[in-house]
Amino acid sequence: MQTPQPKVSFKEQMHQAREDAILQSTCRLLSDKAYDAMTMDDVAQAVGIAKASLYKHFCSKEELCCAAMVQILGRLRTFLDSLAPEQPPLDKLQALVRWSLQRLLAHEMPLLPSRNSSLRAVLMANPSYLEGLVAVSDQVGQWITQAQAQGVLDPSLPPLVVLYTLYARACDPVVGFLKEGGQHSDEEIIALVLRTCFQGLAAR
Amino acid sequence: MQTPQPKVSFKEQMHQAREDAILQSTCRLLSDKAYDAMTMDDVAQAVGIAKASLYKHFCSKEELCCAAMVQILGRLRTFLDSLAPEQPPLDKLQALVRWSLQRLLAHEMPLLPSRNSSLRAVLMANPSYLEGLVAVSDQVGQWITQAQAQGVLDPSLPPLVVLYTLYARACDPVVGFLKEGGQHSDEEIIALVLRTCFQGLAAR
DNA sequence: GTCTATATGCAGATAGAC
DNA sequence: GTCTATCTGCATATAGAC
Repeated sequence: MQTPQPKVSFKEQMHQAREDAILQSTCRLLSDKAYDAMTMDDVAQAVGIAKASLYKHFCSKEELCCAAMVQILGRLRTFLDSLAPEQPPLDKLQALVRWSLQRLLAHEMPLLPSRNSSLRAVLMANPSYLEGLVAVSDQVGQWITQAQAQGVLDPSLPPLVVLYTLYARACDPVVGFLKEGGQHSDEEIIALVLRTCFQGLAAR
Repeated sequence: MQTPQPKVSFKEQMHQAREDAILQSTCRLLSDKAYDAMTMDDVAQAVGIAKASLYKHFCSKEELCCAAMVQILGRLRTFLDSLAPEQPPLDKLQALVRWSLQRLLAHEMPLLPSRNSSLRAVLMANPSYLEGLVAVSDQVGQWITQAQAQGVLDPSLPPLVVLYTLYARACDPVVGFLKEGGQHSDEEIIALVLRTCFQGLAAR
């Protein structure tokens, strides 16, 4: 008898699966429209449940979107942890941006909160999100200083500037522009954006 | 008697001045919050007039915001036209980004419509805005190909990628992040963002 | 053209049956 | 927990006096 609470566990699993579906739909919607423009009706319709049911899982729109962003952040941390320790730090930084761009192209990640997003204020007031953000920033910050010490990343740039730049490029709107143009494959777009980010526009 | 219609002209001037004030307030507000989050009440309060008066000048929120963006675009074109013809094209491109970043820091320019902004759809349906955007893009496109021909701008990058990247950097959220940090002056921030844009993050 | 007051519609959130 | 139906508030836009 190795199933002490089979029924409870099953229900919990269903519950969790439903919540994951809600979060996934939320992420998709947030990647297409701004936080203010996304409605709870949109989410309910995308998931295929009634709006009231949504509120049984998440007590407010703010909480729902925070949870979605926290989930994304968790996936990012999992990815960062999966990188081989012996990999050069610069490669890890590029892998970080590449991962984000892939999510962006797959419509799995909201274009992140720049200053004029009301979602940003909500997130910055959310302890779970902040905690995750700090953890990622610490990790990435280490790689930045290591890459600078190796001389492969411009050592004259303040690490914080590099960090912010990486975050900004991780949701670079150029990706969307190029995708709309339809001239390039997803992989080409990622390669181009990575190149402009790390090599710059000027000739070398 | 060189004043044929003095009274009409004066009234027109007042009218124009009032509209300019409205547009300026709109730009300021749009630089702080997203299109969807900005309300006509915000604008009315910022200008110091009643909301109904606003609708005497602009018949809808969409039209108002379009007019604000068209105004910005006009100023950009004026600036671009003012650049000395003998200036190297790469310098002109940098001047373009610098000008935008200055506006951004002065809260005079909305963080531009990336894909997830509902304002973007509105703008793309507006002939005046599109016309201005095409004119600027043609001008900038010429400079890009010239700079590539001179070998100072990476010739292996598709010109459209460079163009989109310049547009994206012109409202780089990194500016806001660094400004919030309070560690750098406005000029330092501009210099840093320009450097990451043209020189990249990797060491040279 | 400017105002106060109001109409209209929509979105966040809730009530209550099942 | 899920649903339908509803409450509430707010934002766009308008009416109508001055």
